[in-house]
Amino acid sequence: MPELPEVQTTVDGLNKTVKGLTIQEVWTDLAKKTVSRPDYKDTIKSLSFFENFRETVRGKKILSAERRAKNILINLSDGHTILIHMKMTGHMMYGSYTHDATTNEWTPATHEKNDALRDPFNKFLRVVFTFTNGKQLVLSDVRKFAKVTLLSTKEAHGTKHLAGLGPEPLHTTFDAHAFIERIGKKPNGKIKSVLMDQSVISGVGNIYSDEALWLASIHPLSIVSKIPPVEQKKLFTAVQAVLHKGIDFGGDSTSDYRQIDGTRGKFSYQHNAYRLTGKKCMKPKCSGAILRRVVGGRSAHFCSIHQKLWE
DNA sequence: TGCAGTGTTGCTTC
DNA sequence: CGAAGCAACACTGC
Repeated sequence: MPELPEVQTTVDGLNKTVKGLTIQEVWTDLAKKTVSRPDYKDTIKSLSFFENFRETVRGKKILSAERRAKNILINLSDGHTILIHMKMTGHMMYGSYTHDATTNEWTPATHEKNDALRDPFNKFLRVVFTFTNGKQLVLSDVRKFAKVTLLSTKEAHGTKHLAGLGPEPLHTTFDAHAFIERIGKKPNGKIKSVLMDQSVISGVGNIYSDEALWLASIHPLSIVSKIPPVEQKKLFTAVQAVLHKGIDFGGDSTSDYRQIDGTRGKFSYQHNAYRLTGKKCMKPKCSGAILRRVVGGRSAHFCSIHQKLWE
């Protein structure tokens, strides 16, 4: 489940691999003649959109990749930007792949030396960009939730895809004061849900919200306005700490997420709460155990003892 | 075997 | 207006 650290790791990987390369061709198995949902009309799930997308990006050079919230932005030489949101199970990889015309499927090329690309989770390739150097950038996505669309670079941040997103929690100008002001916009909200609300702060999802609340010793069901300012400040520090740690460990591969070379991110081994239901709390001297509860339709994992409920 | 669980977003409903 | 529920989708595990 790519959150800020996973998307950042992918973007860093793109800038090390495909930056400067020229797109020769694009393939997808997502495009359909008719799209089931209105919000798919301006994505490559629409066949007419994909045909236009393909014509536009062929022959264009990749200038750079950047991240906004959980979105990947790939800037092209003609003033267009490819926007990719990996949603739940999406991940991008770069390597040598071959296309089987009979099955219409892509697999790692026989001369590809990187075994990580053959990880079972790295199947289900939905979009494949082939570069003029003969190599591929692929989007793997079992559940086909990922969004791929095309924007004008100049207008990208003003489009519905990016406008309305909250500030970047790791931006240099984002401090504790700004954090408290942002979450204060949802005074009656449950803190876990508010942390994950992309219009409040961008980039935090289920894993990092659980980890940040564990670190800050705050119960996920705490009501924002009831959390004392000093505790909110601690939470801000915790949010930044877990996001930085996630990036340092190359993201979280508990599920399908993989780095650009197909290898697993190592943050999965650093959890103190997420998916540790029934385990003893790892906080020094704490005698609690990790519980699981559904909060706002999502599973929250937290310590039964040291995470204080403010209500 | 059937169904709950997995998590992000956006649309619908209240 | 905001909050909550559900659909999009495919696979795993009990």
